[in-house]
Amino acid sequence: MSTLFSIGTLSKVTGCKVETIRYYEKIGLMPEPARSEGGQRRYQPRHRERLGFIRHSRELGFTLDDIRELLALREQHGHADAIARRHRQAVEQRIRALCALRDELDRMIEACAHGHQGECRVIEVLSDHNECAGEH
Amino acid sequence: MSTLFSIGTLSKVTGCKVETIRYYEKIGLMPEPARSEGGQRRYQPRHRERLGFIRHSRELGFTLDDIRELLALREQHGHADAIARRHRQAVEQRIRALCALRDELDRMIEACAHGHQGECRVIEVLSDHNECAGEH
DNA sequence: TAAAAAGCTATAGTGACTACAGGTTCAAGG
DNA sequence: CCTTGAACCTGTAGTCACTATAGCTTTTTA
Repeated sequence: MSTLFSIGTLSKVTGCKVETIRYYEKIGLMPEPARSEGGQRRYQPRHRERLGFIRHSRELGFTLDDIRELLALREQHGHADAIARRHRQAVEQRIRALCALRDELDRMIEACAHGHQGECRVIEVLSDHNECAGEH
Repeated sequence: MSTLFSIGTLSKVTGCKVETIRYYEKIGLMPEPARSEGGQRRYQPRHRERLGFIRHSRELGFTLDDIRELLALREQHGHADAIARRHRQAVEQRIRALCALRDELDRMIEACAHGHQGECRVIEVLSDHNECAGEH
């Protein structure tokens, strides 16, 4: 027996900070584990698994609310592709916005480089919204 | 005289919410404007300009701390391209991360679509980090 | 002049943690 | 067995950039 491990060990094996694990417990994302006689948390492999799932989902950019849903679906062997698709949509949009932003920053930096006698036009561009090409 | 305008008007012309304007004042990003006899804020064109600058910078993804720096540079006619370059770098990185994420979501969704008899593999993929191609 | 709209302050909430203070428990070395 | 230091505990406050609410007062409009 005794496959039990401490919060520090769980932290190491999952790469999730100790404080974050306690936070997940507080908000009900992780179940309350058993405690040692002295009151310290003692985890089982199932906790490791669940936290791995949460962490991986977070890496993929799902919100904690999404993850709550995903965890519920997991328990009921439900279909999660709707959530994944919705999330994919959001990610795509964010990429497009960031690309537009990058292009505008490039234009700013370019304008600076070609300013005569080392003048920097970044400030000017920021001051005048009309100088932007973007759709924001 | 009296080019003075209320916070609501400033909000309309800049597209920045009233609460946000008051917030910017509280954190020292916007100067305290004059007040009417009854104590309401009365703004001048220079406030409009400054808030426009802040708003445009925010749209480009600069943090409020960046903007504080940019505003200081503007006052001293300094060169802001270093900040812009640094920010561009960060944006580029974020784009790359999101593209990797999008690709992985695609793989997940694909795996779901081709699961036999409508099985959804999204949950499985989320459960098992080894199934990921990404470098995260 | 009265009612509606806009403004005021102060405080709390958001998401997803992170950091701290001040104490307790555990594991390893002597 | 005992001591020491690392790890753990709870509870609270801070982060970023706002947003929302409550309960007022002032200004504008009909």
